[in-house]
Amino acid sequence: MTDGVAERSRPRDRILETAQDMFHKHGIKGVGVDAITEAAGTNKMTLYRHFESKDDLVIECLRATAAKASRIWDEFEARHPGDKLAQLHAWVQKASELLSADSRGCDMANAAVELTETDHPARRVIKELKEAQREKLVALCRDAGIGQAELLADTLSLLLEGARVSMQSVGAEGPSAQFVRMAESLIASFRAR
Amino acid sequence: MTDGVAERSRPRDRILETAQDMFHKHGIKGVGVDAITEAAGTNKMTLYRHFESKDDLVIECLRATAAKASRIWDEFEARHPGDKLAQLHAWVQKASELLSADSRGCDMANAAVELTETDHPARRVIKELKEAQREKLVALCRDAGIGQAELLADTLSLLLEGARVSMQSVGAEGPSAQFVRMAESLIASFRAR
DNA sequence: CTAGGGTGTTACCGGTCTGTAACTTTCAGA
DNA sequence: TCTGAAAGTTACAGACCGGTAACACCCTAG
Repeated sequence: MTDGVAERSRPRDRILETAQDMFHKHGIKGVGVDAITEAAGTNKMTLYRHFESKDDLVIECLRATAAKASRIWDEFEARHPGDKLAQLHAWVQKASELLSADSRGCDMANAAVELTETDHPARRVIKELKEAQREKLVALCRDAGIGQAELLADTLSLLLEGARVSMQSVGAEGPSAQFVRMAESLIASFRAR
Repeated sequence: MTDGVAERSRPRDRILETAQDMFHKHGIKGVGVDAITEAAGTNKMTLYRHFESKDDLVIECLRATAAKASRIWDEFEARHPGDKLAQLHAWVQKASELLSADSRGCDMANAAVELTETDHPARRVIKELKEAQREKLVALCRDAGIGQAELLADTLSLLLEGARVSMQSVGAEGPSAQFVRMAESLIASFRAR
């Protein structure tokens, strides 16, 4: 009920959406499949008809999350067509907005923290998706005309990742509050080189 | 057996040390009290005679971890007495060494990710300890003669936190590989202001 | 109207989890 | 040597977990 997302769509979609939301809020090990199916307005058997296992469901959720993030990047291109530097600033702005709106951080990073078994099937998916996101940010920095594009992209990545996890430890008033300021002055200093 | 740390000391100490190690490696929800006591060469009843609950044990482990970190800071002062700038560089160096030696990141941050209940007793302890660490780093930056000490300290914090979580998602060859370079050029640019 | 696939329901399996009760063993200090 | 506290042992309670079996239902495509 608390997490109910029971609009009338097909069970598989409802399960996927509900699971994403609940994994995000309560963690992967903090949510059982029974709770997911109940919140999705269906039942366990239907879940297991559409997903091989809970691990499989987790992986599909991560892919869905990454797809959502990808759509945000499309927005940048749509809003500032061809202007890569403006898109980079939009990335900073959007990251900051998401930080303010939600304090549970990045699903992929959180999953990596929770799923400690080195051979867990989700781990290679996490790595894949994170590497793809890194490539995107590096490309954006390079196309924005920045010399040391990889270094800037990696620094921005660490800052954002750090801000998201810091929020979960000390809250929004901690170091993460200065994210935009840090990111912008970083971009400025890279552009000046 | 795998995690056995069964030197002959008092059971409480063995439990605490073993639990720290196992929580760190496998996560909090990934380890049961039975496994801890077995690895510590004792039994469940003894654990519950020394700790009120698993949550209580978790809190004691976090405090022990913070105490260990505190001892590292004492090393900085011992090795570079009075020279705060040298201590700041030592901090960067040490952080990098710990990143290379261990890929499971910060126990407190990991615990914050795992323990999602907002009223979990460990959460206020995590916040306390993290805030104390922040104070220390701010003071170090200030005493090293840096103008915007808070901003530098917070930026370094986010970079390190990000590096630790990034290692868990994409491994040591990802963005975290550039941590020292990022931190040092950051310090240099703050000193130049 | 009918066949059949998608869905819902109920019950269950074997395992794991935190936490406790009751009892026995060990061992150091008086 | 005796005593008393700390530690070990065994068994268990009660809950929850992921996953499956068997069966009833509904609803749409032909």
